[in-house]
Amino acid sequence: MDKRITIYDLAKTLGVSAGTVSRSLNDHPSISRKTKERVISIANELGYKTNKFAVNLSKQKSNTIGVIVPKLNSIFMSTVLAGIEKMANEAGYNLIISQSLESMEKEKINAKTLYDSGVDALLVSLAYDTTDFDHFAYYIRNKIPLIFIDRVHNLPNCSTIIIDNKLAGFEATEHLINQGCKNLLYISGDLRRNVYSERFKGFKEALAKHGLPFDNANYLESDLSPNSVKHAMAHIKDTHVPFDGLFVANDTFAALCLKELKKENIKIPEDIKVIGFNNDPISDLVTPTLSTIHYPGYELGVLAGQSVISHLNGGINLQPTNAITLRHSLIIRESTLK
Amino acid sequence: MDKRITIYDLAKTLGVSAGTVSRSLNDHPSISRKTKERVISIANELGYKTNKFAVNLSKQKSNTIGVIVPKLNSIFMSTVLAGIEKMANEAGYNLIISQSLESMEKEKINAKTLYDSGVDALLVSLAYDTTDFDHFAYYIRNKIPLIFIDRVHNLPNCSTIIIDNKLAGFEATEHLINQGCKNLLYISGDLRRNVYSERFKGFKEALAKHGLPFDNANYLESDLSPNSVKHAMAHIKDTHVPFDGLFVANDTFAALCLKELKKENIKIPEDIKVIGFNNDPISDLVTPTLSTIHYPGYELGVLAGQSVISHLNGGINLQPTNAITLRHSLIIRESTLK
DNA sequence: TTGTACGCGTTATCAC
DNA sequence: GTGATAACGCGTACAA
Repeated sequence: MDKRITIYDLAKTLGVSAGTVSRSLNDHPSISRKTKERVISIANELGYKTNKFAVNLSKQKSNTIGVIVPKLNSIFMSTVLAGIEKMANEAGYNLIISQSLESMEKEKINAKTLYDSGVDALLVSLAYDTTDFDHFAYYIRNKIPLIFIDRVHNLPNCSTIIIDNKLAGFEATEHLINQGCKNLLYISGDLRRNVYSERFKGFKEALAKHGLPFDNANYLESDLSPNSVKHAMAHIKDTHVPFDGLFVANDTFAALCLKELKKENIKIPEDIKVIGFNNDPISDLVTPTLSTIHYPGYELGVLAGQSVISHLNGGINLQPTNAITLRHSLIIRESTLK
Repeated sequence: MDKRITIYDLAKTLGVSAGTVSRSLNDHPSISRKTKERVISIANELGYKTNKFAVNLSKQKSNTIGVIVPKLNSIFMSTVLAGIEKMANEAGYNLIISQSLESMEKEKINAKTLYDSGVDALLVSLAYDTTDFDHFAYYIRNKIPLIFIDRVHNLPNCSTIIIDNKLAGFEATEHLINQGCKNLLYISGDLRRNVYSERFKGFKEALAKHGLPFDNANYLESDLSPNSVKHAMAHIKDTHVPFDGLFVANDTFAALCLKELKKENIKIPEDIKVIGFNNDPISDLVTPTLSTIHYPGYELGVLAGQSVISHLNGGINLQPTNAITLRHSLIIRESTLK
């Protein structure tokens, strides 16, 4: 390993003090242009590299942003991350990414680890089963920016970045109704998560608006994993009044359902119309193509990145940007044709 | 912000020296059990948190592993990352993830940034157009473990973790031939990347073995982005001898081709049989379901994680594990039925 | 078994 | 403009 060059080495070879070197390197106004040039030139010559560890210790800042997501291996989440990374990278921040694997326990551990490792800010999309939020208390108490994205929770002084899930759910449902559906099923994720509960509210509102009845059979909670498809199928076949419309909380699960329904010789959209959520690439590749709600994941990530960086570089607009809502849109494809 | 508790605070309240506190906290053998217990108890009481910045500076280690991937928003890559994260997290390492966006320039910048921020090791999957490797020289020179995954390059003292792409390409091709195909097209990514060039070798070997001719028309290079599908279609339609078999370098692009082919009223598998690569979830959801090569992304990530950690915790088996090859498998679905 | 004292590399606060 | 000198908080030889 090459011996590492420090500002002291530079100072010695230049015959100045370490302080002068440090200030020169940081372009401090109180240093003459001439000295700066000498320092920088010799620094390059000797291959000086600033030691981040020392800077971090001195400033008590790490220049890193922590991120906790439920799962890395989801196309939606990784798209969000791509947006965050782009912004963070451009602003000179590193991203420390960890996954809760949909478990509150792991989320707690991750939150603590990231806190301990000194992240300057934290972005979180909540796990499936998170019910208490004490693990974020450190952050709030120590004024470390904490921003929730997609799967959010309202905590004092924390921003949230989302879409209007209730409205989106309403629009998806109303679209099914407009296409002639009368007995709808909403296949949901865990209602403790805003994204699913809000969509559910929209679902019920649309039914109410159009005078359609709602009872428990019209709602099915699922973990939306591939293994749960058969459970959903059982529910669909068990009903006395056949469903003619399905609103599924994400495209991946909707695509799985599509496949099973076809296997059962149920025609889509003739027998049952189906709409998903997210506008994952898959929604346009299955047969029939899947109607869905476009959820701008990349833009969400970009905004989250921008937001956290603006908090960091100035501490401004912490209050005004308390909640950012992105625009979604209904995408109509074959699976809900009349 | 709460005033931060340091080992000096603990030392003062306990009436011992800071050194003793430090050693107690680190379970140093030379400290009496009694003292340790006292220290730990008061540490918890006062809410002591070790300052990672100081530890890092002192040890010149960051406890982080850097990762550079071409793109975050790919289901394959994010699956690999999920595996890496799992292992790193269990071993107490943080992951700093950045994306090259398929650009060597960005890859260089990322490599430097991660080096400067003091990662203890680096995992890399190469960008599309990376042709020189000087940006990894720091790592090698300073003996920072450097491991290539999936899209690899042979550098001295660097491990690689891959599958046998040549054999996989051979098997995919031979499968098409066994199903009766006589005029095959390999739709490839950039041949500078091992994964695509190796598969190409396998493709040609299979043709040779079965006495099928190969000329340039049997090969098409593409960037495998959605926009390039029409280009691929043009190539397919432009041929004088119609293709009856397609080997596509990844499932996503294969699925896009499938869709376009169907749009052109070309029957799959009757007119053209298609096989993809990776076994992305999508391959089992399109119609017809897509034959493919199973590429164990998650296991790849897990192995990469384990490998890097074993390098870090011991520096052992750096030589023996110079190249790890994972097992792949052929998955036969509807798109290549006879 | 414990204390002392210095190193880690940089930034910041005084002086001059 | 520049130079000392003290943080920053922890680990660790060396001493005791």
